[in-house]
Amino acid sequence: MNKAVKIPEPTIERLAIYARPLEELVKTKVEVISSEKLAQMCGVNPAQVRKDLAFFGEFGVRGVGYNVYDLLTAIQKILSSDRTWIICVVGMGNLGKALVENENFKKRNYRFVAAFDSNPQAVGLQLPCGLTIKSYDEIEKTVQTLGIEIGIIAARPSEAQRAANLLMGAGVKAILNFAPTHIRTPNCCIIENVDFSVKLENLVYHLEKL
Amino acid sequence: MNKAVKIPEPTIERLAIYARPLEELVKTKVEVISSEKLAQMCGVNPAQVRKDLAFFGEFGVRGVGYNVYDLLTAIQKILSSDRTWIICVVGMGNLGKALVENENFKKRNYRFVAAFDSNPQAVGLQLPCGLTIKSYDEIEKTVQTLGIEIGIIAARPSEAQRAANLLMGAGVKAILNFAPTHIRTPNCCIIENVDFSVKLENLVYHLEKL
DNA sequence: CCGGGTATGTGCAAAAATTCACAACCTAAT
DNA sequence: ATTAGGTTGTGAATTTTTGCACATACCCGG
Repeated sequence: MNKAVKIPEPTIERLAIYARPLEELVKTKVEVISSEKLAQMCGVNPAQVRKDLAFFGEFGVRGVGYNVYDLLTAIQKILSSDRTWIICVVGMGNLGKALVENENFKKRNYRFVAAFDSNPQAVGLQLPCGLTIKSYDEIEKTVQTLGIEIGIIAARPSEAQRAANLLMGAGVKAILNFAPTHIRTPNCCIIENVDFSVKLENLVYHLEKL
Repeated sequence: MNKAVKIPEPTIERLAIYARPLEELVKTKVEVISSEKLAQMCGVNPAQVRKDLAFFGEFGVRGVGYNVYDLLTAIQKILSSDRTWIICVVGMGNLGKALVENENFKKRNYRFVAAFDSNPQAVGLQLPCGLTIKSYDEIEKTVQTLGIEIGIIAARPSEAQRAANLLMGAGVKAILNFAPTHIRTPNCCIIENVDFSVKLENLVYHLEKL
C-alpha cells in the first residue's frame, strides 16, 4: 500500500498479537486460516484483522483465507522481528534476572549481551546464562563495542531516569521500561512502558464494579 | 460525577499512572500541584488530566491546582487500591518468582498468599518469601479457603488456559495474564494481559522506521 | 466454461478518545 | 472592593479507531 499513510499504533500492537497463534498453527501444520478464526483466537473483530493487514498489502485470497506460513512471515517482516536484536538489561534484581532467562525472548531472536546493576555488591556476579553483571560506568563502552540496540530498564523507579540517560548517551534509541515511572526522552528515542501494577490497579477497579 | 456515564478504559489506566508521581510528591511534602505539572510528569496532555478526573468529581481549586494528598487519596479510592487484595501466582518459573518478591506489588497492598506450579519437581519447594509451591490440584481448595480474589498467570503459554480455567472454576473473577496467549473467559471474569514481547516488537518496528 | 459458495479488501458511518479554547472561579494584592 | 493573574472544569471541535456491509475476487464442482 501507500507507505505515506500513518499506521495506527494499535495496529502495530495487534500485528504482534496475531503472530502468536500463527506460530502455533505453523507448528501444527495448519495451512490456511480465515480472518474470522484468527480474530477469534486473538479476541478481536475479524474486520479489524483484515483492516490491519490491509495497511501493508494484500495477504489473503478471497473466498479462501490466509496462508498461515506466508502471513506469519509477512508479519515478521513488517515488524522487523525477522532478525536478531542485540539488547541489554539495566537493573539485575529478581525481574532483571527473570528477563535475561525468559524463554519468550529467546524464542524470538532477542539476544541479551550485557547486564548492568548500580549495586557494587552485584557487580561481578555471574548469571546462569553466562553474563557477568557490570557497573553503570561500563554502559557507554559496552553499548558501543557490542552494538547494543535496545535497552531494558528493570531498575528501581528512582534509578530509571539515570539508567535511561546512560543508555541514550551511549546511542541506544529504544528502551523498554519496567520501572513504574515516566522517563523523559528526546524524541529521537522510542520508549515503551510495561507497568504491572498499573494493570493490577485496572483489574481491581473493574473487580470492585462487578 | 454521574455514575451512569461510561468511564473510558484509558482513563482508568491513566489514573493509576497519575498516582505514581503523586506518591513521590506526598513524600517530598509538596502540597499542591497543577494539571500542567502533573501532566508533564506523566507525559500526557494537561486537559487530559483534568478531564480524566472530572469523570469522578471536582478535586481541584480553580486558580490554585490540586491538593496532592487529597488527590492521591481520591484516586486510590476510585481505583479501590486503598485496601489489601489477596492474590496468587500460577507458574513459578523465573518470572513467577520475581513477581512474588516484587517490591512494587508489596508497596501497593497486594498480598501473595499462594503459589502454584504444574511441575511436580517444583511442588513443595519453599520460596524466599515463605510460601510453599503447591500443585494445580490444590488451586480450587486454596482459592476458596484463603479467599483469593485475583490470579496471576506466569505459566507457559501452553498451560495458561488450563491455569485460567482452574482459577475461574474456583471463583476467581480477575486474572493478570503474563503468558503470550489469548485466554478465553466467560464475561463474568476480567482479564488483563501483559505481554513483554509484544512491547518489544513494537519497539523494533519503530526502531527500524527511524 | 460457468455459477454457487465463501472470505477478502474497503468505502463509509459510527463510536471513542483526545485536544482546544474559554468561561467560571479562586487568591492575593492594591 | 476591585482587579490582575492564574488554573480548573467543560462544551465543542478534531482526530483516531473501530465496525458494518457489501462489492470484489477466487476456488471448485459439474
